[in-house]
Amino acid sequence: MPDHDSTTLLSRQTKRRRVDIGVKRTVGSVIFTRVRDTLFDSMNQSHGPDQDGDCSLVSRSHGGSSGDGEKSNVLRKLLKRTNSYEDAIMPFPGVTIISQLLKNNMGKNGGSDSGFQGSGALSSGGSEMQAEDACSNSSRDQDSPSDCLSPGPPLPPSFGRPLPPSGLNSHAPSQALSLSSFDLDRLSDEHLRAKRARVENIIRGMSHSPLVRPSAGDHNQESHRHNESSSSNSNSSNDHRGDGSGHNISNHSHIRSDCPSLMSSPGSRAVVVGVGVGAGEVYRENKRKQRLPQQQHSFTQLVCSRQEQRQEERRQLKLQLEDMQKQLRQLQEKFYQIYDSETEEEEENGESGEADRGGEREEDGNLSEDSIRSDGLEERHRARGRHRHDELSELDPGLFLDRARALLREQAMLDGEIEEDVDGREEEERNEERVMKRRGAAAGGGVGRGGRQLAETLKQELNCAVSQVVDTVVKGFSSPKQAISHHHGCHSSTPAAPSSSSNSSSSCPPPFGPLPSLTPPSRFSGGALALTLNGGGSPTPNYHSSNQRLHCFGDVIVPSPMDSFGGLSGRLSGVPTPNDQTEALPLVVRKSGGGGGGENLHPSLPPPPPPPHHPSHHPSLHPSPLTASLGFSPPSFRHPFPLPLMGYPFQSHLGSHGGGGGYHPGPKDHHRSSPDSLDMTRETISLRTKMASLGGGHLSHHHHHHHHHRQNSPNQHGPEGLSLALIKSECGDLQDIADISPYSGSTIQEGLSPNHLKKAKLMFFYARYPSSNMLKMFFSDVKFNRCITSQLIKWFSNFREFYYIQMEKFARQAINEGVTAAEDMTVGRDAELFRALNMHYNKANDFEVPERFLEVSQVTLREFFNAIVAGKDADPSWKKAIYKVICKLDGEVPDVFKSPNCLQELLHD
DNA sequence: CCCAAGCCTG
DNA sequence: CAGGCTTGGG
Repeated sequence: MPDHDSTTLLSRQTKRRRVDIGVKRTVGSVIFTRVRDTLFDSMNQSHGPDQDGDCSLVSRSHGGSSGDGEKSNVLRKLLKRTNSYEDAIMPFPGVTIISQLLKNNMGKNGGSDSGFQGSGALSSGGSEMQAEDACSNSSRDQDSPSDCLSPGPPLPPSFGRPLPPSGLNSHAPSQALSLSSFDLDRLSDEHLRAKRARVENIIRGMSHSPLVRPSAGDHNQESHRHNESSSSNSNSSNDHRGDGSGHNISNHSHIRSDCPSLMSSPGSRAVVVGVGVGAGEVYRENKRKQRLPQQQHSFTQLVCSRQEQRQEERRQLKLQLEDMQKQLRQLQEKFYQIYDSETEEEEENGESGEADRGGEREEDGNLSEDSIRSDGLEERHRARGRHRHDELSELDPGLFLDRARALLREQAMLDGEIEEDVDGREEEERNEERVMKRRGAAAGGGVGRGGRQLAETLKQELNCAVSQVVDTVVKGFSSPKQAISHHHGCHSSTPAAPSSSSNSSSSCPPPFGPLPSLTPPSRFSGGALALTLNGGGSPTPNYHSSNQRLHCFGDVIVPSPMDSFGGLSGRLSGVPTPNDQTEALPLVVRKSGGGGGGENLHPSLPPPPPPPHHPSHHPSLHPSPLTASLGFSPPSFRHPFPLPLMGYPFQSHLGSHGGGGGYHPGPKDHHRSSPDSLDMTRETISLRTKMASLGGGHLSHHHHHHHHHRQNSPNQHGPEGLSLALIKSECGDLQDIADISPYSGSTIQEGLSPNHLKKAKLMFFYARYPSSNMLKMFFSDVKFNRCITSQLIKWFSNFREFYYIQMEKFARQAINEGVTAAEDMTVGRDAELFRALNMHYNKANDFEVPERFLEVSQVTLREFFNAIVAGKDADPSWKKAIYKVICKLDGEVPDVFKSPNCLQELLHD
């Protein structure tokens, strides 16, 4: 009984006071933290040092648990991708590959990991949502954390069949192969076809197994997907069990793979398995494990065949890659050749810059040499590749593309069409760029006549080639639906995006998804942008794609105003529309006509500027929602993450990071199903996600150049913040919100920063009793939920508290000093009272306190004085009368405060 | 019952 | 400044 009582009480309290909730949760928080640490440790261990903190869930889970070993060594070598890369690729072939191609170089430069996460997240999106639901359900049934961890497969009904909706899931190897083969076809090579045929045969042979479908022949995505899922599963699980074993398993794994980000278990395979199974059927982990071996036995043959197939596929892929590389090289060489000739011309003409080019030229010379004889190109390429192994030898698709890109760009430069639109991609192709730039410079100077023509021709050729390649690849990877016919513009980047976005958006509710989302943009941005170059030159396409991808978590990452406001704010907290009178306007009696009372009482005081309290500004109108959205990722609950979490750095020019941290699995994500129960899984995952986001994922801030809204800097909050957020996430009935918008939690800023506090204090000079609507309007860069609202209200409550305390204090002091008439008291800027107040609300004294505030202060002081003199202070609630008076004196807060950047503006004035 | 305000405390 | 607790309005 006692327990029961306590529990009841607890819950009751929780319900009653959202504020209080935090406390209760605190206990849990510790636990969570521990868990988190543990998980992290395990994750780190499993993943190894090589992971640069980007913690892609995907990579972890795969890398750690699935030995990978044989998996795709070939592929890996071919692609020269990092471990994480490799791992990641499996789950989301389409996206991954493309991205790989596009940004392979990026990886070399270091930030590649994040990209995968992103893709993972994206792809996982759809399933995640389901998974989460399932998880919640399952969690109830089963206490075991593992169950929880695994976002159980949501689709009990569709158990045995592939989920069409989640189109994302295409699993790598097979699909990649098929795709690549496709490319090859297009690209030419007959021998490849032959190989492909073989593969197809194999696949057909395998088709016996329910899972395996003869997809190889047709390039139908769906069929591929199925195959992939099975194959990928087996790969990841390291045991090449036949897929035929069970639809169940395959499906599960499929799902799981889709949402690696969600549950990337720290690498324990058991966990992974559990995850996959966990959902619908409530299968037990153990059972599953047992089952696996059996399956293996029965399908040994199948497995073998599969392996063989895979190898074949790898070979094919390899061949394809080589092919593509060759082509690219050819183009490149042609290009070089042209330019070399041009350069020579220049030199001949006595152009300057010879010294610089000297080194370059040699290299170029080599290239051109090779290029001249296309026949021997392949050989030469290889040889050369070895020399410059870092790039070419590896058959790095990304490099390939990059080069092509560079070439194109150069071309564009020649034509004078190019600009520096390609942000952030510079790094990717440093080497190339250097050369290119020099060339470009040189060429630019001397080009002119014939060179122009050549350039034109070359440009066209390059464009076509590149576009073709890209298209092919993209096509292969993207689902058939999203017919990718971007041939024209060479906007190859776009194609991929839609697919992911559509998928993710449709069904993805990745509670934890948000994190991964961060990466995708970055990853794509790099590649996408680069490709875009020649097309229109404007990064826009890329951006869009990113947005689309992120769509799912869009709120979080994508700084699009629409998302921020319309999507989340609107729904969640209700945008401060004029009508939105959600909150109680307690003292704030905005009496419409009856200002009389107040005026009468204080004739001396100029009638408060008609308190147009409800400016009815829509946040959406807000100038820079983007900024706002980018900012914080702090937890929204007031208790836990008060100041510490808040990223001070409005101004931190984290530039690149700008969007990065932004996500949080907001509180809503969790506890919707199990508020009280410790949802280890979710918590953990969220934490991980958050961590990951913190560590690695950054948007590919294409924009960082232009938007310097440095309002918020997310990444400030350390893990602590995260944990806190998770813990306290409960905060009231956010569940509802969560249900509405799963990832919403991560939207705009989820927390109030010190700067917000400062702003609030300054606002206090104008309004002592701001309505919550007003607060919403003026803190439009914050995602308003109850907690935030409460916190803001609390802030003002505290401000008032201090204010009134001072008033009373000085009133009494005056009385003690013998003041007899309230009118004798005045409050000027030099008054003690004012200084005290200014000290608290405007400590730095960098803000000019409005005159109005002095007046109000004076009125307040006199009110207190009179009340005290009248002996009203005997009444316990004697102050309330004063409050009522004062609340009417609120003035209008300048619109400047509505800007997220108002602090800067205000303080600089 | 929910919510906001207010008071008190740390 | 935030948490806890209480009160009062809706």
